[in-house]
Amino acid sequence: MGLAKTEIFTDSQNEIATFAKVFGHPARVAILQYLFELNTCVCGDLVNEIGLAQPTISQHLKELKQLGLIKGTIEGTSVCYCIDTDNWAKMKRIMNAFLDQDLSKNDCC
Amino acid sequence: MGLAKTEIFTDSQNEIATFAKVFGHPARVAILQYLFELNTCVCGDLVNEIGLAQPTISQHLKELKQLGLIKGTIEGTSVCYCIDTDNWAKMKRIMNAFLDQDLSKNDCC
DNA sequence: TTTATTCATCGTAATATTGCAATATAATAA
DNA sequence: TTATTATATTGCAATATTACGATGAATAAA
Repeated sequence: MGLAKTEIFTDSQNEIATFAKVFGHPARVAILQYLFELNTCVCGDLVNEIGLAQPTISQHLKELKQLGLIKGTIEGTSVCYCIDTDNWAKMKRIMNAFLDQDLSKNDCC
Repeated sequence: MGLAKTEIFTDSQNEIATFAKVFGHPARVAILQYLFELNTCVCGDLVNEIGLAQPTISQHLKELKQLGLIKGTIEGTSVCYCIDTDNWAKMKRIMNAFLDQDLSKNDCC
């Protein structure tokens, strides 16, 4: 089917999966790491930095933007993309709550 | 194409994406949360707990096992699945290094 | 041995994802 | 106005993912 049955899971579970999914492609990981390194940046830099075609980068940027993790401001003919620090912090709290589950009582096997 | 160009990214970027990808489905999030809650568990419990067919759960468990995040020990006709705490801790370090990137210098927009 | 029980695997249909060429759009420069 | 530059969108081919029925394999119970 290729279609996840999201309706049978909690909002929290779906939210974690949605954030994780966007990190589930190395191009988006690379884009985010590059944005963290720089203060200023444009899409064109990313096309040169990462070896993917311009439409492909644009598509990955769109997905990151839809989740609110990055924001883009138009500057002339180019677009300045950067991390949305507030939303990044919110996402981090959600992901950490999932990753930091208690390991101590897990000793059955 | 549906095929990620992993060869143009670093091992670290691919590793992060691989871990993130496995968390990118709510069923696998739900399975892991359930395994964290319990000390003992079998696949059958998961089929009842989560509303997916037994082959589907088995498939998701396989993906988690391939990444080393869970391990399963055969107990008679059933299988006891649980978190692999060592590998979970390793994964957490890798994901946290990615999530905890420095936000302070990011102030261009 | 026969019969359940439990889980894994196979095969397959439906849908999603990835990547890019071609093209559109929008702002600036000449 | 007419380029030029930078990014977005469209359309599509190749591949991946999700879900599940059918079936297989292994153990336990009768």
